[in-house]
Amino acid sequence: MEDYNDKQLSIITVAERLFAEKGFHGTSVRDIAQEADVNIAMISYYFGSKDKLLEAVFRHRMYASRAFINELVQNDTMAPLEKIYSLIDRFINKMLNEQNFQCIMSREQLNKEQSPVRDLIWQLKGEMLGLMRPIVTNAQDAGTFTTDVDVEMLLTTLFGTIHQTIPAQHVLRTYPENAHMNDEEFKEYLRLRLSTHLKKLFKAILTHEF
Amino acid sequence: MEDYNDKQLSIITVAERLFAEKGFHGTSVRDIAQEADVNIAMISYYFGSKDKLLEAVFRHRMYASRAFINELVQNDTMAPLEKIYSLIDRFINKMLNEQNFQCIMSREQLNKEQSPVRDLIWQLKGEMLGLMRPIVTNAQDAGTFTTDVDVEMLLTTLFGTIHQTIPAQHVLRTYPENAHMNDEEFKEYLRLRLSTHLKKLFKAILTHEF
DNA sequence: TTGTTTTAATTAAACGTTTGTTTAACTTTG
DNA sequence: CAAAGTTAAACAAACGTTTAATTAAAACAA
Repeated sequence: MEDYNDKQLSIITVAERLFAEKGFHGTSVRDIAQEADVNIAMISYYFGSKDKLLEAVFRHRMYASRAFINELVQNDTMAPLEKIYSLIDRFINKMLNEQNFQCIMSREQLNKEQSPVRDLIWQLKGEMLGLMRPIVTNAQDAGTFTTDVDVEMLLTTLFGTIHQTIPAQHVLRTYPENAHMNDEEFKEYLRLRLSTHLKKLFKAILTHEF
Repeated sequence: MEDYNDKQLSIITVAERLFAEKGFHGTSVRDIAQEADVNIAMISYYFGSKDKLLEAVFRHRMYASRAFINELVQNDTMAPLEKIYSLIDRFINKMLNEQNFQCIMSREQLNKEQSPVRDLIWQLKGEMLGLMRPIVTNAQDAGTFTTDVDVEMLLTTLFGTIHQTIPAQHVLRTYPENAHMNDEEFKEYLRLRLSTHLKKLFKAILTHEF
């Protein structure tokens, strides 16, 4: 698994970008072939079909997501809130670094009919929850965090806020006060704003006594 | 404006559902015509094109959204936090009652190329922000709310959390602990869970001293 | 009311493209 | 020489849209 040659990787990369920009059905295999500079037939030859190509795009990023989960620091000297902060920053970085993939996820999770891709999405979300829940519950048992918090909804808030911010970028970019920034500065500005907001939010609800 | 006959309304309603379920490009005009029980040509006849039909679906719901904004209670005897609570509940109700439209919004806001529909979305979001900001800033001036809160991001969190919850329903529904509920009970359970979570979240960040 | 004319609604069929996929011939590689 | 890679061309199916013919409704004059 995961041993793609240059041409295959080029197809996957271009497909990811186009699927993100115009949606799966809004992108034709001819679009992909042209931008990846390969013959149309190569897509079927390497991936079997357009649907299988989408699956390949997914599984490609999924490996990175699995790695992300596994390399979680098990540093027990860290305070619970610091762990949460670290988790938030890692989520933000990951999502801002793979915006195209996150766009596809946002789209595909809306499909009502079951599909391999849809199953993969919710499987991944379940794994992310398994990452966050023990941190919270351990801190709750230790009396550091408040007990009446819905961890599943908290993760939904984390994902939702970041996923909403991704498409909002193009609007924020047009604000006159952001006009002076170049792409790198703007990305950093966005990262900081998201990070600050989410950390405040999580600190408030996790440590605020009602 | 907004004076559609039964057949036109039927087309709009069916189109809204199918666009939400399978996406704009994933839905053919033949699908829509068949489910709405009209001839294919009637879609072009009434709306001009498939794109214009999507616009019609949008403008149709947009009127309701504008009405939603305007009928905001200007009750000044309400405490700021109560106003926020009321706003949250109204957002949740609105979004759960027009899930198909919210699905389409989630999808269409991801499109990178500018379009009339995309413009309408961000225009609407701006208006929602104009609804929430004065409540917060007034309470900040009065010393009731903390001052270091990013209102724009807070609205992003509100939208994002609800928008993430909509597709999550199908997964939640399969949980064994939710199997006993009928559709109405489940919808109420969802509404309550969202409401409780978001109110706690907003109260914590708006009143918690750092 | 009547018959007539104009407008709107509705239809099946056809339009020209574009779609995803396959074929069969060809080139490169090992 | 065999296997893998690559290509232009062709494939049938589906796409959004239009056409031309027909029916229904509305408007109007007698």
